[in-house]
Amino acid sequence: MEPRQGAQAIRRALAVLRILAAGREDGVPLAEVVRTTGLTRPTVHRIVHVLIEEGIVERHERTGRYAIGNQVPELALARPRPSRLLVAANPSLRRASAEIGDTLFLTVRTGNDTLCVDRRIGVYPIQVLSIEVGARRPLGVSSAGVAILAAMPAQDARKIVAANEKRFESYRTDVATVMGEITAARRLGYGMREIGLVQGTKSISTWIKTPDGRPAAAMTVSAVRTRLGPRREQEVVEILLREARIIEQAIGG
Amino acid sequence: MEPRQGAQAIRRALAVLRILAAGREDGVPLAEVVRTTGLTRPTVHRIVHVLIEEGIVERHERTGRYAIGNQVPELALARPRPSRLLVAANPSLRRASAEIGDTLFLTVRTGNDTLCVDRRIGVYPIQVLSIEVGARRPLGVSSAGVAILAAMPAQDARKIVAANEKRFESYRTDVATVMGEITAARRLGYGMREIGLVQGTKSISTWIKTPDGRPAAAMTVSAVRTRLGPRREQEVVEILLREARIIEQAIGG
DNA sequence: TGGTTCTGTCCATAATATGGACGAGAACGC
DNA sequence: GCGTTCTCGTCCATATTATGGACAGAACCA
Repeated sequence: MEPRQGAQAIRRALAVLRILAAGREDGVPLAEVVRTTGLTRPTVHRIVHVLIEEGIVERHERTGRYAIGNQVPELALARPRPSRLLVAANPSLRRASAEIGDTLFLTVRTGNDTLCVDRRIGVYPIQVLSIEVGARRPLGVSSAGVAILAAMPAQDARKIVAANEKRFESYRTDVATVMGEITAARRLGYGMREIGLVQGTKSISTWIKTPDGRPAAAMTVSAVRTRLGPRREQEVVEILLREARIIEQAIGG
Repeated sequence: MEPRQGAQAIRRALAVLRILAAGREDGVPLAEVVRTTGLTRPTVHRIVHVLIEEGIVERHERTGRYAIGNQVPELALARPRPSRLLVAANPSLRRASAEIGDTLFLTVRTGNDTLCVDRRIGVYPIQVLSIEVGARRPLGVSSAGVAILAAMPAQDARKIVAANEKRFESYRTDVATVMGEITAARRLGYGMREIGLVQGTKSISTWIKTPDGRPAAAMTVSAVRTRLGPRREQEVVEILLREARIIEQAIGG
């Protein structure tokens, strides 16, 4: 089904857009888009500037970086506002946040990326707030990404990891490391990162599957490492697994 | 500046997307996309199906219609949430809504369309709720569109109206009628439609300009016609004009 | 100065997107 | 049943379109 052809340019433009999306408000310099997409510079340059003319991309005056433009949220308004998943996960996130007290994230898979779609701040005075709603990362560099990859067929996971290879460098990881973490997550039943993306933090993620068995999202707890010793890790995992199953029920029915 | 070339396919794909956006959740049949874009059917078909593979477009199982897909709001998350305009307009909308009591809309221009970005329901028991946030129409068919067109240089307005010609049919209007309404709005200082898009309703719109003098948005009151006689029309217009100037100050500074 | 980065542009070329033509399926009338 | 009129989907020869190697400028650093 996949290889429908006759639209190379459109696919490339979308690839560029997804990279720009990862740069959020600040955007991304042209050279980085070139590096991560593997396209040539003239091609990326042309695509980006056409998208600017169309209002889909903006360029920051000061920095020269390219970012997702105004018209993307405008197009997004065509869809009904809160997604099924967000609605279904809402009570679970509230409950788990109250019980655990550390920051909770809800992350979905979109293509080869993870995308944070919800965040709940807990009551404990030290909170890990590095990830914001809208944050986008290559699948594999966060515990949420590892969890999602672990929940899909090994072959699919390997393909995605391979596709993200170029982008791993900037997160100081590589294909072998990520594949190891995925295997570990499969054995444990959840994703874990002793060294979070921020120094001194630790993250635990459970996956959430759609009725057809494919991972749709991950629920993550991030905290300073000292707060997540082996004992507490088990407690947190139990809560996350319980709520993940509840969310699966909610999106299934 | 405009005619940067080497990306026909990308521009076409975006044109298709904008038509699909006008279809909101329900989407649009292929034939209508063909008609309104002026592209050939094979081309539209190919574009739409590539966009489906990429997750940018979805197809409704039952109806076969095409609609904006999941990934568009996901890309939109890359931008900071509430726009400057929405923030700036918020107090004005609240004030005007309280004073007037009928439904208020905030509408922006996006390309050749109007897009409803905010709506406030008033206290009066009969409210005109035909337009929802996200609703998208060709510039010219609503009072908001007429107001925005009236506030821009005549030449630009004419170009946009001409570009929308094909789409006017489904709204039972035409280029000549719209141009007439624009002239009337210029004279009055605000946009007005005795016959709203819904039978028996009437709408009044004032334009909101950016510091550089170009219209950025319109503020609209819609009500059943009997509630907007000449006397009350003047009252409403005064409030709308006052708040429009306040919003202009807020986005200017 | 030369050595890095970065961004932008040209244009001959090949690969890509195009659209006319054909076909299938569904809904309607008779 | 059979024609008519819609819709959507696919093929493939064609030329239009997107491509990317090569060149160039700008900014920064040593």
